[in-house]
Amino acid sequence: MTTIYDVAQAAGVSISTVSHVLNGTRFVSEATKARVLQAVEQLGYRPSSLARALVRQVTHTVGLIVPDNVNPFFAEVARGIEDCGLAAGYSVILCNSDRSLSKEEIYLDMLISKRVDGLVYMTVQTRGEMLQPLKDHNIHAVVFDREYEGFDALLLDNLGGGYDAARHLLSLGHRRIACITGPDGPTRSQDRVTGYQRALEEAGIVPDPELVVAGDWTFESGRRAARHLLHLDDPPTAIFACNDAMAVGVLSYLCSRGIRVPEELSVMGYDNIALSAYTCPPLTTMATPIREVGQCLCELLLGRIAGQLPPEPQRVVIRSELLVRGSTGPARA
Amino acid sequence: MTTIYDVAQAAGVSISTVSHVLNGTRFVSEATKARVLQAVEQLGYRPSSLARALVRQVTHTVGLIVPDNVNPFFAEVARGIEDCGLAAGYSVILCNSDRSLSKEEIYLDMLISKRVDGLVYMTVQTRGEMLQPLKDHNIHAVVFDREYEGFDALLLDNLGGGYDAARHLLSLGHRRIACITGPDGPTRSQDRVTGYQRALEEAGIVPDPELVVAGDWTFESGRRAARHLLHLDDPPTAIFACNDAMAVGVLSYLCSRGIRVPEELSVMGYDNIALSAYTCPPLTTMATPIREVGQCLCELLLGRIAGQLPPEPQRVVIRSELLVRGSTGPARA
DNA sequence: TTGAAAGCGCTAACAA
DNA sequence: TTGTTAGCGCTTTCAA
Repeated sequence: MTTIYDVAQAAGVSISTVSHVLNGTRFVSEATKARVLQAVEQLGYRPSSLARALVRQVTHTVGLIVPDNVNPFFAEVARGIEDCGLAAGYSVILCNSDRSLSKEEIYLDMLISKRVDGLVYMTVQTRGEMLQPLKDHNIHAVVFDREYEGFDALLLDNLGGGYDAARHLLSLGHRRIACITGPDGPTRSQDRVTGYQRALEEAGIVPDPELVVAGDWTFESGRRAARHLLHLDDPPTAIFACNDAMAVGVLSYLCSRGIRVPEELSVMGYDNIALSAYTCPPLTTMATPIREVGQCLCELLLGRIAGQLPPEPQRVVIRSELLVRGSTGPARA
Repeated sequence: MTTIYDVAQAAGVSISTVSHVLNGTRFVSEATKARVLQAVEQLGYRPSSLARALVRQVTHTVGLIVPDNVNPFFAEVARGIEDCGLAAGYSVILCNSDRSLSKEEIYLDMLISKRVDGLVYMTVQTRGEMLQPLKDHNIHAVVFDREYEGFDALLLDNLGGGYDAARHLLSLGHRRIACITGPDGPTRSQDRVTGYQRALEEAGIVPDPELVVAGDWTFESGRRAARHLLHLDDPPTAIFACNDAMAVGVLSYLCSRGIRVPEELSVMGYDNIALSAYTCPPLTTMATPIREVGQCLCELLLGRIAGQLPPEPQRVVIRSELLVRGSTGPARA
């Protein structure tokens, strides 16, 4: 392991000179600069970010806590964050919480110990106090789809999205519209359900609680929910899944039963993950600009870290818009 | 930011005592231990991994370079690695190379600077020399699906997999079997094509080069390839896509043209990503234990880091096995 | 135009 | 049973 001392010695200068040529932080004559650079090259020297971070108190590293990076939505967001981070010279530490409180705590501890400069927090934690230690170590955090006092947040317009989704189905003549939600709990995405209900009510339909069933965002849960819904005495003519993955599960179940979409049943999702353009039929969905969500999250965080943001916590809202593809159609007469 | 000094002061002991109670590295009387712990608690002290890493020369951090974490295959592998790493107290830095040489170099530099203890390298780089700097900084690396002199490797049995895939199609009576490959280049996954060709030849079929078309592992490329293949004068009766994502693209194209699977055309993929159980119809595929791939990669790396592996580079081979679902069927008479 | 030296927050001899 | 101190590899003031 070659250190700055080795380089200094090889170049016949002091370590401070080496440091300064490497960082361009004060004038160094061309001649010595050249010698230093050559020594660096020849020795294959790479400055230790560790040592640097210790003195500068910045690591150029951020943490990313997601429920599960396999979930296509989070995969795409993670990608957006990673890209944006790379461009700014940040690396990102990936953390999968599985929505488990204890895992979140472990990761939080780990990230604090590692002295990350900031953290994108995309998971479902009730108690905002859990983030307090971050403050104590002045680690900035931006929170996704949820609001914590004192933290920047990127919010989705779930209410509007759920509303628009239901309106679309309503406009096709559907009256019995089912909704597959996320797991119970204080998820803001429950707002999608609220939006859906509001649209129904406005259309003079009293929402049937039987038609609202909980999934857990996975393919499999969508599939199960579909099976359940279609065995109801009075089954729905349309299903709105609160994310695309569950909608794919619905499609999969319908396919296995030979039920034609959208002729016999309309299906729609939410998010517009890449996959949803390739299902059979292609999925009508509430399109969220997912990569931009990631980018925006990252920009918020980096802006905060750089001290370029106003002191008060920021609130950015991102809307989703209806994208009609082949999986929804007129209700059968 | 509270440091070990603050804790020592608050507890009325020296910093070495604090260090030792925190690390359990030498005997400390119950009384002082209690006082230290209390001070730690009260001050919300978290040791700096940075400082610790600087002296101990280990960061408990590993790098992961993948082409794209959105690709479901790599998403699942990443998950496997992350889980395994967490269990051992390691964090993982996520890097997306997009198979770009320059990005790989940037990441490699970054990871070396950050002094990761090791690195899982899952991307397509011709020149093994690029990994030389790792050696110089004695950073261990395990390489996926490729062999570099002096590095541990986890290999897939692509040859056998391609062979078995084609055999399956052959056994269903197909004679014109197309193959959608990855991008050109020295990918080991070209072996899947070789295996496929070998099976055809053994069945007395001379492989038609027109039937082998290159994709880039994405949904879209599968779709495009399918379109191309079906416009051939003598189109195939079966398509073997070298990964599931492309097979999904194929399915999507067929769906849009109203071509029934498997009645009119058989389709199979490779990998068995989670999604492939939920396509319409469910995808026949060469099932790879993807999570285990991730776990194995991680175990190899951590084993190497811990010095528990024999000095010579390890070679672990993982096989995929045929999983017949609904997307393949008898060739039409 | 450059060097010396203090210090970032820890660990781990070495002493007591 | 505990404390003192020398680093780990850097940045950055202060001096020259």
